[in-house]
Amino acid sequence: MGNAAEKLRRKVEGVLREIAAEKGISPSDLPEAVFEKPRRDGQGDLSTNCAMQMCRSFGEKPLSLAKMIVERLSSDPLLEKAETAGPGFINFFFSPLWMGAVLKDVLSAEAYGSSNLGAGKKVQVEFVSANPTGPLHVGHGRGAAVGDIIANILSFTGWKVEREYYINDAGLQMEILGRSTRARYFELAGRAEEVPFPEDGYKGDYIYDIARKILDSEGERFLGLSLGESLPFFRTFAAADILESIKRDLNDFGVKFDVWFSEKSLYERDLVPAAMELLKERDFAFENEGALWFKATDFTDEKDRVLIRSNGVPTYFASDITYHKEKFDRGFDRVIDIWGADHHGYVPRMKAGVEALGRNSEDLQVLLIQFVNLLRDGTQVAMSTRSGQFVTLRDVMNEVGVDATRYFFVMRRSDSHLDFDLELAKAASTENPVYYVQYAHARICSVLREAGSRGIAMPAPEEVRPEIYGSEEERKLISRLAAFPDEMEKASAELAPHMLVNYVSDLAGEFHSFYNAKRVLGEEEPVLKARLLLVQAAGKVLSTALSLLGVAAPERM
RNA sequence: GCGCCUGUAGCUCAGUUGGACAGAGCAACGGCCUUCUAAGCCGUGGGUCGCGGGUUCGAAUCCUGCCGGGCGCGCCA
Repeated sequence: MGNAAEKLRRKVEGVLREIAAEKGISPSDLPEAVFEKPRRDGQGDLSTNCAMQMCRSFGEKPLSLAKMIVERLSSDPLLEKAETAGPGFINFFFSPLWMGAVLKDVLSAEAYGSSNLGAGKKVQVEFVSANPTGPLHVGHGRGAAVGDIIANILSFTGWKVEREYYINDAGLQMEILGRSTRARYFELAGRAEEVPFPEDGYKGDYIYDIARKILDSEGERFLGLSLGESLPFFRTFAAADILESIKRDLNDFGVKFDVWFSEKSLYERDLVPAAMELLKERDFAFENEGALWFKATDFTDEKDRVLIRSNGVPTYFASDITYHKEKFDRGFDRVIDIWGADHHGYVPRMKAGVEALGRNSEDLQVLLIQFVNLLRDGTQVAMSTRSGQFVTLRDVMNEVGVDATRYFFVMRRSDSHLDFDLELAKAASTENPVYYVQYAHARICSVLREAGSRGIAMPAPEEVRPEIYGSEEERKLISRLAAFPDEMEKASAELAPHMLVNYVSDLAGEFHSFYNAKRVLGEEEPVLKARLLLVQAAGKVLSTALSLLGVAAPERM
């Protein structure tokens, strides 16, 4: 598939090799050059710093090397012109021929912008993985959006992706959940004094809802049973009920998982002892004071860590090591965990664990999502699952809509804090940045629809007459379309969904500018056809990019 | 105390494998609809890139010391 930027890069590299050969320099010694969209207008469609990067190796001054390169490219038909600028940049201006090639690529490609960066290798993205002890809140929502979109981008760039949710359904918090539910059950039955609410229990109203369901379906039969007899039921019922609601929330948020992996299943399948055994064999685990320890100090940790407590109960860390062993046993080439930033201290330990299992620690990548700072009218909203005080993902979805919520969550780099003011998000709902992009798509559809109703046939891609695109607006729009494959590869390599947002918003901006400056319908034949093709190409890329974001591309607004 | 993230325009943030006079959106102000959707476009104003040193031909970007904000350092999960 043609990629205009890539074509140019290869040509420039060819010229550099030519010059290098003439000077007797080995091309493998050359530093890597950057090709990017220039920041300012008048600096062309693409620019490179390669002359500055390589001048030392060539024994030339930056500008004179740049001039040598430009001279050798000057007759290239894909270039309108190439010029040197500033300290030694080379700015390239697309020729009409090139613009035509870009449009043909966009219009005829099966999936323009996709690539084979991942070469079909298997990658697992594990995200959200919230404990089934309460509804998803906004912080989980950010993780869900980031994880889902990263998975989309990876798959678009040639990885074989699997999405996984890890359910922490073993351990102490399930116990507390069961006790909390049982206490509310007694309370609703009018016998609160018999079972006081646990001090560290989950106080949210949703526990009442679950208790009421149990009362409705099971009656009062648990009132006469002891804690030991009834707790397993409350625990299991509550966890299953909450997990169902989590699944519903995620589904409505447009996030679908391939695998829901239960922590409990690690124990049911008795996988923990085997993993511990492997660590012992590899000499990364030892026993001391009745407990099993992980030799974290062999890595970067300052302390060894407990795997199996002296009372025989495995720690969370033991579960996690087992879980990651299991992941790699399933044949993934690469595993990406998306965690809340509050777990950052745990990352080196987890990587150490992976290494101790005999994997390269780079096979596990942990992406930390910084907190969503939730504000209402400018003041911070305190959130904690235990206290029952939080704004749920469901609330936000209902208030501002799925599209805007997803878009908002990935607008910023994942590792920077995100301010989310509910009042602002609601108030801005008609001026939300997502509408800007969707509006561009609706306008495109409108032009094409109107063309149809006026009986204008859609031209074939082969009918592109690139010499028509003389205006600045058309040139800039085409050059954005040309950049799509490259931008997606960057977003994929850096696991940075916000780059996709920046791209799509830029593209929409270029389209709006074009739309306001140039008419399509009503123009005479060659111009009409050329602009219709351009509009169609823009619409195609816009809808591809929006679908990667999981945001609707409406035909009307 | 140690570690991770962070500090860029009034607000929210891009830009951080060093590069061209530091960018966008919102907010403010002024223009643009007899013609394809004005949820749009065009223009104006607005910045000691937290502060001080250092490296470099060149630093928002790298090093270092301070200052501010967030988070983490359990035989918790």
